[in-house]
Parts: sequence; C-alpha cells; structure tokens
Amino acid sequence: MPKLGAEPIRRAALVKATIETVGEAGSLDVTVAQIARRAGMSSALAHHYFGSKEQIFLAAMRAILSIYGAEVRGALATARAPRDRVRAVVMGSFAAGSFRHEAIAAWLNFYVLAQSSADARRLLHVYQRRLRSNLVHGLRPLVGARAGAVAEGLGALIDGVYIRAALVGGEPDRDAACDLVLAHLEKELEGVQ
Amino acid sequence: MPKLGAEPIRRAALVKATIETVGEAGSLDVTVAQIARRAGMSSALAHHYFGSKEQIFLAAMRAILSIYGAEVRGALATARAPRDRVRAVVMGSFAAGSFRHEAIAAWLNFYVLAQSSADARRLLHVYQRRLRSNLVHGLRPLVGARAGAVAEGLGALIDGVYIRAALVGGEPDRDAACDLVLAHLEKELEGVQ
DNA sequence: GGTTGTTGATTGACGAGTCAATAAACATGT
DNA sequence: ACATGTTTATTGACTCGTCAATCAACAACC
Repeated sequence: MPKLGAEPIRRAALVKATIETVGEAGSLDVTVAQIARRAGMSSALAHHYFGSKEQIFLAAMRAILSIYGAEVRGALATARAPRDRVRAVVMGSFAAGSFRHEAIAAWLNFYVLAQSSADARRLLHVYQRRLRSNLVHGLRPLVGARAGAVAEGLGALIDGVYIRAALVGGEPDRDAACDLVLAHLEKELEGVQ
Repeated sequence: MPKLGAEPIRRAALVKATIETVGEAGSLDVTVAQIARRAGMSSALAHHYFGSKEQIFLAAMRAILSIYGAEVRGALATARAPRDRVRAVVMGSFAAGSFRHEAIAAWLNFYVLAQSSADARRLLHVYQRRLRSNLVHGLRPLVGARAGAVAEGLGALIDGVYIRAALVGGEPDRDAACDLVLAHLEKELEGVQ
C-alpha cells in the first residue's frame, strides 16, 4: 500500500482532519487517534509525521492562518483607494474559507491554546500584527493619527463577531457579519474625503 | 476537624480555586486534584460537594456571571438618562471584578466549553440575552429601530475587547478598553439629541 | 538492501470518580 | 452528666478507563 511521496499528502490530510475534528468537537480535547482515523491512517503514522499532538495542532493553526492571510491578500489585490483597501481587509476576514463553522471553532480553540503554548501565542501575534498593519496602512491616509485607534476598534470588532459566530449552530451569516463591521467603519470614516 | 456548616465555605473555596487555577493555566485542562489542593482539601471532597468536574466548572461560571451581573446592575443604579444607562452597561462590563486576567481567561474558556456543553451554552445565552436587553432598553429612546443593530455591534465589540485582553500578560487596561467601546458608542449616537 | 510508508500491540502515565473508614459535632433519652 | 445513635465532614487508597508516545515488524518501492 505504501505509495511513495506520501508525506505531504498525509500531512495535509492530518491538518484537514484536525480542523474538522476540532471544529466538530468544539474543543481541543480530541485524541490523535480520532484525527488519524478521520484522515484514514493509524495514530502511529500521525505521530511519525508530526512528532507530537501539539505539533499537529500548530500545523493546523498555521494552515488556518495561512488560508486567512491568502484571502485577505486576495481581497486586497484589486483594491486601489485607501478606503477600498480597508474594506478589502474587513471583507477578506469574512471570506468563505475562514468564516465557516469549522474554522471559527478551531480559531477560538487556538485562541485558548495561545494562553498556554508559547508557540501558538507567537503565531497568533504574527497574524494580529499583520491585520493591524494592513488596517493602519489603509487608514492612515484617511484618518491620520487616529489610524491606530480605529484599527484597534476594527480588530476587536472582527474578533468579537468571530467569537459570537462560534456559538451559533450551523453556518454563520457572512453578509450580516461583514455589514456590521463595514457599518462601523463607515461611522469612523464619516466626514472623511 | 469537621466543623459543621462547612458546605457553603467549601463550595465557595472550590469556586474561587477553580477560577484561579483555570486563569493561571489558561485552560480547562486542569485536574480536580489541582483545584482541590488550592482550595485546601482533598479531591474526594470536591467530588463529594459537586459530583463532577463539569459541575465545578459550571458553578465557577455561574459565580463569574453573577459578579458580572451585579456590576452592571451597580453601574446602572445611578444612571437615569438613556444615554447614561447605555454608558453604564458598557462601563459595568469593564468593572474591576469582571475585567481582570483570571476572570477573562475563565470567560474565554467557558466560551469554548459552551461549544460542547449544553449547560454552559444555556448559561452563556442567558448572559448574552441580558446584555442585549440592557443595551436595547437604553438605546431604543435614542436610536429607535436601529437599537437592535447597535446593540449587536456593541456586544460584539465588548466580546472582542475581552477576548483580546485574554492574550496580554498581566492585568488588562480597564480605561483603554472602556474608552474604545464608549468611543464607538459616541459615533453611533452622533447627531442624536 | 536500504529507504520510505505503515500498522498492531504495548507501555506508562495520568486522572475522574468511588468507597470504606474515621472523626467530630449534634440530638435524644435516661 | 452520660451513654447512644445519627448526621456531616473528610480523606487515603483504589478502580477503571483513556491516551500520548514508542516499538517491532512488515510491505512496497528503488
């Protein structure tokens, strides 16, 4: 059965299975065996490729953050004016790949993991800084010195909408979430330009 | 050694120890033995009084939500005008008893627990409905039909500020958090009255 | 024949929950 | 005052299950 070059496929399958399993359980309290079974392999193989349970989680977290980053970059690609760029960051945050039940539940759990794992905390900080930097860049030309404060508010609001979406059963309402945050943004930009 | 009437004291000690232990660990992955030791008793006694680990957690959560509720009610007590009442709800949310490291970490973890425990979910919904109702009551005279939407935004923002505070080491900045949310409120109320 | 892929079986640790036993406080009848 | 029985408080020791991690062995490919 062993096909060569299986490693990347196995790793990807494990990452996917981890996100699904954590999303379904709504908790990091899932076993390596559960994840491995869902990925169609033995738990021993999961350990073989990742070394430890924590590494599997971190890989899954990296995958989630990487999808998120790609979506924001994608939304940003077509935006030219500062105002549109800020909007793009917000909309990218609620794009289909990130703003779905599984990913949100995993996100929330990884937020918790960041409280006890330095590695997870580092990862999360990288992304928070990137989000903040994206927002500030777009906001600076619009609100000048207030850019930092406005970005802070937007970031917190996005996080808040995410965490609340984690609690509703089924898929969350992308448009409603997006509108809520964009409306806040409009208020902040009132009277600008 | 057994002093009579120990039950309420023991229960309270366990609840306190639970919040401290969960806060320090930043995770619900703490043992009953750890909690019990911190509360100065054996794990068997903890089981004797609460029956299960989950019940201990839920009792801790009830305590946190009850402190939170009291603080909001306290802030609300002296506020007369609608605008002041909404401000009071926000400020109450960041009062000293609730907006501190331990309580925030516990809060975040209970948010996660609510994904898998129906009891925890129920408790959380009670709080969310209460917050929303408090906000809407104050907002209705100010913004009419928009009250629901504005309350939604305020609630999400408060949650977001909380969750972000969970990640900073040490005690969070009460005033900064409060100001951020109140500034958002002012924007929403611009042009009213 | 060595590298890569794969698993079943095993180990070792840990933790929730139970239980039997002990001890102090209280209640009651004498 | 005192014996006796009942309730409350408390714990050490134990059971039972679970799970991460390891290992030895086997299979396919080059």
